[in-house]
Amino acid sequence: MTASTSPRPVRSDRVRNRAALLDAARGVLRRDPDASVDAIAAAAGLTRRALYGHFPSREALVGELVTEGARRVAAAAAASRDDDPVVDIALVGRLVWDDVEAIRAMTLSVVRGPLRETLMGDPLAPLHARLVDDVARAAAAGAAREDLPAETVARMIEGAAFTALDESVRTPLTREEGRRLVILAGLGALGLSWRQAGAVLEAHADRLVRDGAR
Amino acid sequence: MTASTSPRPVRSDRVRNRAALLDAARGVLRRDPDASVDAIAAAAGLTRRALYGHFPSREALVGELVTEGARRVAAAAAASRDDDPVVDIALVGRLVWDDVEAIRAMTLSVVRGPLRETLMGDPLAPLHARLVDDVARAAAAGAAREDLPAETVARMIEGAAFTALDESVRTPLTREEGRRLVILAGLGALGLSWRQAGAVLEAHADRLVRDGAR
DNA sequence: CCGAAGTTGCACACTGTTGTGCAACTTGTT
DNA sequence: AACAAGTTGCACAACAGTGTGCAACTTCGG
Repeated sequence: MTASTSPRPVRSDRVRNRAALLDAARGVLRRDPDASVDAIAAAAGLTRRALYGHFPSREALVGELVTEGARRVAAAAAASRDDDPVVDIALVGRLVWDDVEAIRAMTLSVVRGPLRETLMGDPLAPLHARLVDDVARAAAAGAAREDLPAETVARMIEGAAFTALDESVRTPLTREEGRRLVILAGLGALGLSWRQAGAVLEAHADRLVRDGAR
Repeated sequence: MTASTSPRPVRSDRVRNRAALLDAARGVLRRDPDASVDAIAAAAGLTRRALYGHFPSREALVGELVTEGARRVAAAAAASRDDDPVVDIALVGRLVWDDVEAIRAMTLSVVRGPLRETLMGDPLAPLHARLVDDVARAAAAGAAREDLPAETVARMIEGAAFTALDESVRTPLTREEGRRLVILAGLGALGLSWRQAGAVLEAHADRLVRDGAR
């Protein structure tokens, strides 16, 4: 049964336009999380009406964005690890940066709203847990701050990362600069001095800021 | 001419209710910057219709909140200074914390929207400038990070402060705890290690975290 | 080139919100 | 008690956004 090759398989338009819509949504929602469907469709070079040919509702579109982004981040997170908790935190910083737009879009538009549980609940929770664990281990090893609970420190690191992402919207940064900023900000929140953070960065520059390393 | 004592001076209701509305707006808008006028009025124990007896429009209400908050912060900022840039940054952190709700409400609801210039333009710009100056001086003195431009560092500090404010919404903190968190986060972004930051905090605990010092 | 998939442009109903008008009521002040 | 200020509850218009229906058009693919 060659059911896969139906009379009309899939039109190339559809795929391209759908991708364009998701791209446009990422870009538009990053600046205005409450942007209208119309604005998104226009940014994709389509009509509002056409958008509804791809997604049944605004919520479905955003949901797609969110779960897709979460999947990418989760996959990347699972792929790269390090035994040294400090390096591991830096590593998380890098992979977060590499999915800036996905993350940004999802946090801003989903933080409040019915989709929140969908996102923060499943796909990102393990990442947060990993961060908390890293912080606790680093503190136990004397490599991180001990003056605040690990939970709080983890959230400060996450906040620092978001601030770095915001900064990237303001002043355009290269991929390397962005990665550096996110990592330095995170390690600063962890309690390292800027020289210590810089040392970590240089010591693992190949994995933390250079491209190509799969 | 005793024009001040007109036949009907001012009714005590009016003043109290107006204050209640502003308070309610602060509280409600902190959680949902897009909260409706109805929600605000209800939180104040009044009707939507009554609110319009105090403020001509939603924008006027928010504007009042914003300018009032900005004035308070600006006044507090002008009142407390320190020659040591590091201590000065910590000082800014403290005063920001003490006006959490005002700041929070204004940033969230005004960051995007027509009032943005009103706020970020005038009253808060000097605070940002002061921060940038502090960062530059601290870096020149070898007391702060030199790996990032002062502008960027200043924004990272501001971001760290906001993250700390967010954390306070999640887990209730006492006034002192909140002040400590904001200051530690800011100094971390500045490039200090957590022990250095803690040392600064302890050395100036009287002005940075204790109450009562006018 | 022909047919179907996809898009456009319009119209429409529905919802939530803002802001106003007005009569009836309650509350503060003298 | 009496008057006015303030509030309520309702009705209303205006606006922006979402989601749908449908006919005409354009584009893709065999």
